[in-house]
Amino acid sequence: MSAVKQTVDMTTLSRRPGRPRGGQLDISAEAILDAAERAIARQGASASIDAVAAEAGITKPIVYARVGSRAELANALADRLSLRMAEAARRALAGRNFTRASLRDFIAANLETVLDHRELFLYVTGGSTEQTALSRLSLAERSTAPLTHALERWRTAAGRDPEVAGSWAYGMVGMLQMASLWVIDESAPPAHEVADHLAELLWTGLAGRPPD
Amino acid sequence: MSAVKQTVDMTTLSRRPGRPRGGQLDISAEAILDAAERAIARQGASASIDAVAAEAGITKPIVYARVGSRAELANALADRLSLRMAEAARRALAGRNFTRASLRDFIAANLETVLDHRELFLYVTGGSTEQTALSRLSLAERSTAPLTHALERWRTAAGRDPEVAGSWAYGMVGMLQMASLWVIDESAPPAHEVADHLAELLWTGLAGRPPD
DNA sequence: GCAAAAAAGTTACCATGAGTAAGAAAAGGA
DNA sequence: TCCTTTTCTTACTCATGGTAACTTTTTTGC
Repeated sequence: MSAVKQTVDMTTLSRRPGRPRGGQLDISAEAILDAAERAIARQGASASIDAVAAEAGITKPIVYARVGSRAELANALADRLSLRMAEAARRALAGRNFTRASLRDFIAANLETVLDHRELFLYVTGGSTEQTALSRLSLAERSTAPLTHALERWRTAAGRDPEVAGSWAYGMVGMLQMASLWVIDESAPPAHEVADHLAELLWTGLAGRPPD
Repeated sequence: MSAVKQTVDMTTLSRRPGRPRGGQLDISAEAILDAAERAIARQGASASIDAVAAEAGITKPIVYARVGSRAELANALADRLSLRMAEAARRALAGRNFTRASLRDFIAANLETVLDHRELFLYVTGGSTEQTALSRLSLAERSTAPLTHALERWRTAAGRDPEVAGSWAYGMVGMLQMASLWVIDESAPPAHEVADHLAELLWTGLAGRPPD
């Protein structure tokens, strides 16, 4: 080890290891999630943790320190995605009554949001084997929880049994996820058509009579 | 195809490498899939290819030669699982008309089948990131394809637009998959209740009127 | 003021698992 | 008999999630 201080300036490109000057790195968990979204959008759903770290300009252990394991990263990204979906749905429904048309627009808003975040959706819904079950379910729960409550209120107000709300919420979210996958894969009709079909199914049901 | 076959020689537990005595190993792709199911049932959805090979009494490259990559293995297992689900559904519906009660039993039969093959379902639906999209979709297609045709016939017979069949099939399969995940996770009500709720949703729809 | 402790990074590593290349023994044909 | 082909096993490579070890700066106690 040289006793003489190094005069070469390595500041910008590659510092030697050690605590950074000026205290803590100014990179928050949110900034890492931003970087993760960019990395996933560019490299696809198979982007690695290293790729995320590189995109954020840091290294892997920092990702673990700030965000956690890969599953927790996917979880945090799922939060963001479902927030965006809820926001899009809110915009689509703003101030309207709950009708078949608004149900169709709710579904369409969800499908469009997924189309806008193709790879992110695949990253978030496509965990890796073992803990995927809980992971996929916890993603779903971000949507089912509020939906369950809404359905419970709606059923109660209509004087009907609210017990069905949970099953309906999980069922509808599963329906939306599969439809998203289908639409993303480009083997499906345009999103707005799929939305219209599903709205018919959910609104009037299989046994529904023609709308006259 | 060799004329001479032998059963797996379990006597020599650790043979040196080389061509086995007596021609080709008598282990078919089907036998490997059987072993894969056993390994997955025992070790869970995270069972490795090595574990599958060990369960079959062979080694990894044979799995690749007979069945293919992990994705193809999952695909073949998905075939088996959807066959079993279709069979259970057929038994539940045998000779009955299409009513809300038979729809409920159809859903229940599917949920019960998944419950009977918990880890296999997770293995098959939980691919790993990248090609998961196509994988999950191709699993779904095993169910959606016949369902689409059935719905098309049904709608046509009822004098209604059959265009909705594709969307409805994907939607219903997605609904079933998510409900299965929920039921598997044991945070859901009993399967028969969930089946009844979903049947109500699908049969009469959100806007459905009380059954008097 | 200054040495020791704490903090906060990076590098280098480990473990696992998918997929493949290389090598060994038996079978078959000249 | 000997060379070629077949068909396996062993042994490897490579990618990736996750962690340990090490290095530098800051902070704190005396």
